[in-house]
Amino acid sequence: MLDKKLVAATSEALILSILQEGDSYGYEIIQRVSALSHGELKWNESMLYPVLHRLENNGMVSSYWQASPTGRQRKYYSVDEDGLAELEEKKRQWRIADGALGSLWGPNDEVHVRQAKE
Amino acid sequence: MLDKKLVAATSEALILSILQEGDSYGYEIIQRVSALSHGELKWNESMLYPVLHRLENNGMVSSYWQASPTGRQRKYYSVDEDGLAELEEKKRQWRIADGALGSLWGPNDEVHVRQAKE
DNA sequence: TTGACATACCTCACAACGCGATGCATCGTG
DNA sequence: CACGATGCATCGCGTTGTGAGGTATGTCAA
Repeated sequence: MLDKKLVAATSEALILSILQEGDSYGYEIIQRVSALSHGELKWNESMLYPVLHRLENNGMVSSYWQASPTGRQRKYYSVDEDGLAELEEKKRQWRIADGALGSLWGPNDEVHVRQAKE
Repeated sequence: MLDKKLVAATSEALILSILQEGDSYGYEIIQRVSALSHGELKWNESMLYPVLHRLENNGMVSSYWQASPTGRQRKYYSVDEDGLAELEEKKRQWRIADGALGSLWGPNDEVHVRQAKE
């Protein structure tokens, strides 16, 4: 399992990225994340739903109910414009953090070298 | 400024990595982090010291007082064996998270190819 | 029919943690 | 002497993951 804090730091970015590929709903997102991390990230509903609601309250995503082929009701989410902007900002921040760690870890062979200044 | 959650997720790994390069003390660590992130991470003492104390209580690092050339007392920290093991674990987790995000963001070859921001 | 299990949504209570505010002390410099 | 830089530390607030709990519907085999 991943550390709690790392989960917190990646949850919104993961959700927004997944929704960017197409609308989805809670249960599916959980499984998608599990697959993406090769089973290392096991999200549970009690962390996902609050995040989803928070994103919605902040205008990052919108939701709508729609029935699945089996008849079950699902609450689908889609990214809004603000959500996409937020995602870009999160990507930027992730790269900064990754760069800082990378410069301490790797023998920075061609990878993290770029002095991305401008 | 980086998001609070991302700060939380990287603080211990950054500290352990910095200490791995040589013993250091609070004030210096804060500046080192700022430099590593090109000024994007502005840690303050009220987040660093609790983390340092936590790491010490958990047996990850040890501390000792030593006077600086100017005479001021400094509390130096050094990594313990458990701290190094913990660092390795944190590296592993970071790579998993980075891998998951990477597979959603970029073509995962070339590592984060900085696709020219148009 | 019954029971187990996957699917699908949600909330509450608790603990952990960043961080602004605050405090104390020393050193160098003008 | 005043002031900023250095150097350590704690308190209280708000945010957040998460175990535990709740509700409801679909499939499938016994």
